[in-house]
Amino acid sequence: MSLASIGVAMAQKPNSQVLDQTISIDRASYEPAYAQLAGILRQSMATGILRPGNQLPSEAQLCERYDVSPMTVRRAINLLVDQGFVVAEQGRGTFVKPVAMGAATFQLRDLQTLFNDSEHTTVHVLEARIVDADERVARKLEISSGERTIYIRRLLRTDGLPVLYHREYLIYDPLRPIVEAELEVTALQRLFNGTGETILKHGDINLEATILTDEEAKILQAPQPMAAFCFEHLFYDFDDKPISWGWFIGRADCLKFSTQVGLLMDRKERS
Amino acid sequence: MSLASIGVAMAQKPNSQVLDQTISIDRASYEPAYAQLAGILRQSMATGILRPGNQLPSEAQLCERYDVSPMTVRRAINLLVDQGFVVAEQGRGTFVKPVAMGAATFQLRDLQTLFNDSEHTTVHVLEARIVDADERVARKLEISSGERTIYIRRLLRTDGLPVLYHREYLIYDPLRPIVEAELEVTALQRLFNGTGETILKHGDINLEATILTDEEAKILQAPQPMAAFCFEHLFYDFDDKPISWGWFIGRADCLKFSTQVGLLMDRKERS
DNA sequence: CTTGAGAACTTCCCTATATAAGTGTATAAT
DNA sequence: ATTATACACTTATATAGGGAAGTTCTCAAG
Repeated sequence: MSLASIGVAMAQKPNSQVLDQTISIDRASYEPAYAQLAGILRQSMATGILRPGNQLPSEAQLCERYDVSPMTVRRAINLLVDQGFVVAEQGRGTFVKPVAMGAATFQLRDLQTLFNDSEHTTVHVLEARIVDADERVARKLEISSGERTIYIRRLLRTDGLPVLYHREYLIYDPLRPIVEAELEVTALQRLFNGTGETILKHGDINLEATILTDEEAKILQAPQPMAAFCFEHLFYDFDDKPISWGWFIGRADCLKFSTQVGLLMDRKERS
Repeated sequence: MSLASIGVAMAQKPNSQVLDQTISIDRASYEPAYAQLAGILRQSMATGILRPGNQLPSEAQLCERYDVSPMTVRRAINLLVDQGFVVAEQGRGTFVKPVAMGAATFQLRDLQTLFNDSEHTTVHVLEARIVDADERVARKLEISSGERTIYIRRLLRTDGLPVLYHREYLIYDPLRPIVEAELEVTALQRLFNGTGETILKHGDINLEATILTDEEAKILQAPQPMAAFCFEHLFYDFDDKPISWGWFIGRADCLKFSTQVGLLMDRKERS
């Protein structure tokens, strides 16, 4: 404990090595100055010149060293703060964050590629009919038990192989008759990448791990027993009324989520 | 198609309702002007005054309406861009993004709470010994087959109930003898929330769904068959050499990941 | 009537500078 | 010895203005 704190105290002193580097800002480059500076600082962290717990050179020091205005330094540091690499404390300094496994985030975007290349992906509607809501569905969609809902079952295939099984209950709206075309690819595509007109305001999504039921295994052509990912989703419109509740189910051996923590050097600059 | 594009075209005209509101920036407030402005714009989106596809008022308009400088408006909009609510296109305008399910991110942070309240959480080391690396381990840790590694098996309990089973292979470093205390709670705590001194630079994490093996089910006191989440992790030091490879396995009925897409009104302002 | 080039305009983007506010330390008074 | 104060140093916020990129309109040539 005491040893560790001494180590940190030593490391907290501003490291001037970053300033002694010969590289500087290329004013002719298309890459803005603040982005270049952020890159230099990230490079310093990646190479170990700046380590977790270390204090970055002060804004004034960076201004003088790289001959840019304080506002430019400010943006560069804000960028790193937003990206979660450093923390800035007013009156104290800016420090490099340690990597934490808890900071890992898994993006559903990985699945999105599946929907986008319509070359290999096809959507087949297995079933689409109007059903009366049972108590479970009614509670989720905040309607009365027995009211009409649209029940849809879809199967997504890539190169003919089934990958995702989708079941969904939709609010039945007499003013908005179901267009047959809506049931095909487009609806799911729009749901995922948000293209086109949308009436969704927000949604809740749960990720669970399950074992395929007999029906699911049969539809997904999977041997049993087979582990699976299940994405439960509940979407709301602009009046905060639920309009859709359903699940995506996919075989675990076809789906995998990867992520990285710490420093990625090919980060897109934006702020 | 043509109908939809007409609808979008109409909606794309700058919506002046945002400007006609009576509310304005409170200069006496502790909340900075840019954050207030960002809040006002988000509120407009949440209430439906600004809808997906709509164009925000131009920066100049916002300047005049709320009597702030261009740079302040700039920061507010940058904030919304970073948070993924709007997209800015140079020369065209800034537009409200539609909600996309693909934008959903699941945070491992939810697990972190488990490690933090040491009141109810205990870590028990089931096994810790030095083993020779087999080919699979050697390839992952980028060492020669047969080299020494530290193999650790841990069990995490909350309120006495087993929730996570952890297996890990560590590079054996003669210079860094294994302290018994390191094997207990602290090591995992630091791994997750990044407190204290760390030698980790970055790591890759995979999330998979599996079915518990006999051994795992027995240790986690789970009935069979039981679905489970599996987090495979591979960590690197500052020389980009692997130092640790392992898995966390947890019962699916004890773990669930939730997230939201679209507008959350209690967002922390920062930039 | 159609088409293409160019100017004018609107839009977001970037930098420079000044001022405020918080933190820690050294110093002086009690 | 303890407390209060002044100062140096940090990040945070705001203002002003110039520049770059895209869109739209105009107008002349084919």
